[in-house]
Amino acid sequence: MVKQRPTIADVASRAGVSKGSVSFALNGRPGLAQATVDKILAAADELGWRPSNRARSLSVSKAFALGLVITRDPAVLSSDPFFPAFIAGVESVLSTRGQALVLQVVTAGESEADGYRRLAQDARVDGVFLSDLRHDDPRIQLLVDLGLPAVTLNRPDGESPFPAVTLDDRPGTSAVVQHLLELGHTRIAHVAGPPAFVHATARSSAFVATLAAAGLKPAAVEAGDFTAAGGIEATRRLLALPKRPTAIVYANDRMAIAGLGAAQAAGLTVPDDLSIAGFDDSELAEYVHPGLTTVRADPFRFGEVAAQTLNQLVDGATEVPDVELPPAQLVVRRSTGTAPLEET
Amino acid sequence: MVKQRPTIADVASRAGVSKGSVSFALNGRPGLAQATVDKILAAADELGWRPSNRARSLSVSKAFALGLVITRDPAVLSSDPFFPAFIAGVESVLSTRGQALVLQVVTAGESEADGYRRLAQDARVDGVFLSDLRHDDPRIQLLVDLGLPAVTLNRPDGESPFPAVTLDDRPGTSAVVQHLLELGHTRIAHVAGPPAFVHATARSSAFVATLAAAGLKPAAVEAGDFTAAGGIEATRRLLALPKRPTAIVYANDRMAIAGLGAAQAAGLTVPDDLSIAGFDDSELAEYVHPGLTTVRADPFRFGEVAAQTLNQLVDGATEVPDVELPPAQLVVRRSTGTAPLEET
DNA sequence: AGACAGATTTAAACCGGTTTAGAGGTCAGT
DNA sequence: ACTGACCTCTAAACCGGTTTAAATCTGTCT
Repeated sequence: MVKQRPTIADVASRAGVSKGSVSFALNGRPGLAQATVDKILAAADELGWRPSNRARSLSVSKAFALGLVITRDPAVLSSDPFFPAFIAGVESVLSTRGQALVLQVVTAGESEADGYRRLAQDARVDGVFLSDLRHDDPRIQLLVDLGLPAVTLNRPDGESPFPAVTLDDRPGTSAVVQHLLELGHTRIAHVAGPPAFVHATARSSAFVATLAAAGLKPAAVEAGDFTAAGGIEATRRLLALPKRPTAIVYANDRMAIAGLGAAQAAGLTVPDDLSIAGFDDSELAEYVHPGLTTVRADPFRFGEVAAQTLNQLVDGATEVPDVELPPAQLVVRRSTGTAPLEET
Repeated sequence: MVKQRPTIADVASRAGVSKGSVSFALNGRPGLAQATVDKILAAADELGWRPSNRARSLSVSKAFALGLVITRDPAVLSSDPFFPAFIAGVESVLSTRGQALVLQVVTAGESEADGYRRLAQDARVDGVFLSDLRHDDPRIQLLVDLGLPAVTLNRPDGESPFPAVTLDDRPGTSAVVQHLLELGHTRIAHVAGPPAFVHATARSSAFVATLAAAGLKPAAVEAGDFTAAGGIEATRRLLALPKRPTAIVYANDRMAIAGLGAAQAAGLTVPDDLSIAGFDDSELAEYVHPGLTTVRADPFRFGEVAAQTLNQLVDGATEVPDVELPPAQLVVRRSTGTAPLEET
């Protein structure tokens, strides 16, 4: 006994008007007498009518959904604190507009481009979020070719026809370095993210620049990969240096927490022997021992703004301005302390 | 210059047949001459024709999508290692069938039921995954009322018309306890998840039962909430007991890692003074110091199987059997060690 | 040659909305 | 009373597929 949902035809016959009039009334189009509109709305209400997404999708050629492609590969997804909060922010906008969020997870075997192609070919979505932006990101051209509107998270370095929602990673990174300088550190190392990522190089160049402004050079810059395993390895290499750094700035919390473990496993005390800072302020950052000094952005807000921006585009706006979010804030905890005395 | 995708009518005229024949050929229906089928398929191929999801959705009344509702509230989402991998597993099945995964994130203001209602009313999906199953879960009746097929992750305790995909949490928990018993521990405490959740009570009852089988009683059972903050609090309470436990078994890794931090902050050495074990084997478990002894399940596989099972239902199967996944395996690392000598 | 069964194929309705062209009605101006 | 302008509303086409009823084409049998 499936309960049939009322269609627009049911509403029409109940209100004693034509289908077309009902459609006009429900969409608030002008050209109908107010009395008729009221009558139709009342009828729709009594019947509990809800528009059929499927029918609307077909006739107006819109999906009423936005898409997000995520690569699963290097467990990137698996404990990234960014996406869940970002997605929640996106949803907070979509749910008020009756839109849905379609997720495409690209598995190991295929290229990320396939994810976008699938979304485009199946016409599942009206636009997509372009996350984890890379330098000379080929996905931009791909999306242009596919005719799929997009919003980039961060600003691409090449030409891009899409609006960008950006959060400047540099002030946060600078604040961390500044904080360490004030604690007296001079041998500060960095564990960066993969240089292919825009946000990774933004962080590492801010790291270098801030040190340079203080007349210092990095003790070392190791390329990490944002994963805990990579963080461990990079940390081991840094700790094996002839002149061990007294502080390490990581490009994200996962690497930092793993690095913290590696340092402790090597017999070092944090922060007495080594100061450690992360980036993201993920949930565990506050609760590991010692609490991790890090930088806090607002991924939920990022999601909200990205969704709003993408929707402007989807709604047909021609010139959608970029949006700059407030930069991430330094959160000082116990993992950073005054520089140890030189042993020399 | 938007490139128009070819429609079934284009294919029909190119092949010199009617729309209906094309539809038959493309769906492999019998009743067409083989030569005609070949001709049509060739024409479709040359035109690069792809079916329109929207049109198909409307005419066959299916969404070709499955739904997942997630509550964002207690940061549950934010660093849960289960969902990302689970979702990846689901996607690995959906992508081969041209289905999409629609995510509904329920934000703080509304009830979880609203998420399912939205999916049902908008007819966005053909079925949903019911995760984080609770005792006497009201969502089961809701989904029955909404007429939305579902698969439950874990077996509900009441009557349920839906197939269940289960992963028995008890062997893993028992293995942890057994491991601690073999190390000589006798005062073992447990930090449980919220008792409303089926998997939380499964773990805590297995904990109690395994101890009982060895003639022991729990040193204490604290109710946690699966979050790091909750893990910290529960740990502090346990450490303040007159007879401090020598080992703590946590219902998930997040609480365990937070508890590890709390123990270290309290000046204890793990595992010399206190053994700690988690559940999930999340990415960081391996890399904190000391590495966390925990229990590893396979959420990716869980996702695959759940998607397959739900699809059987969606495809119209009447009797879909439950599926039992292989239980989680103990992973021994450094956070568990021999019980400290009694000080008395 | 005509009848008939069986195999192919087509035309048209249908899914539930949106949109356009035009029909019908009202009213003021002449 | 006639005309044109304006307002309100309807009929029908359309989006791109699926599906059903019926038409057409074979070939066989009498």
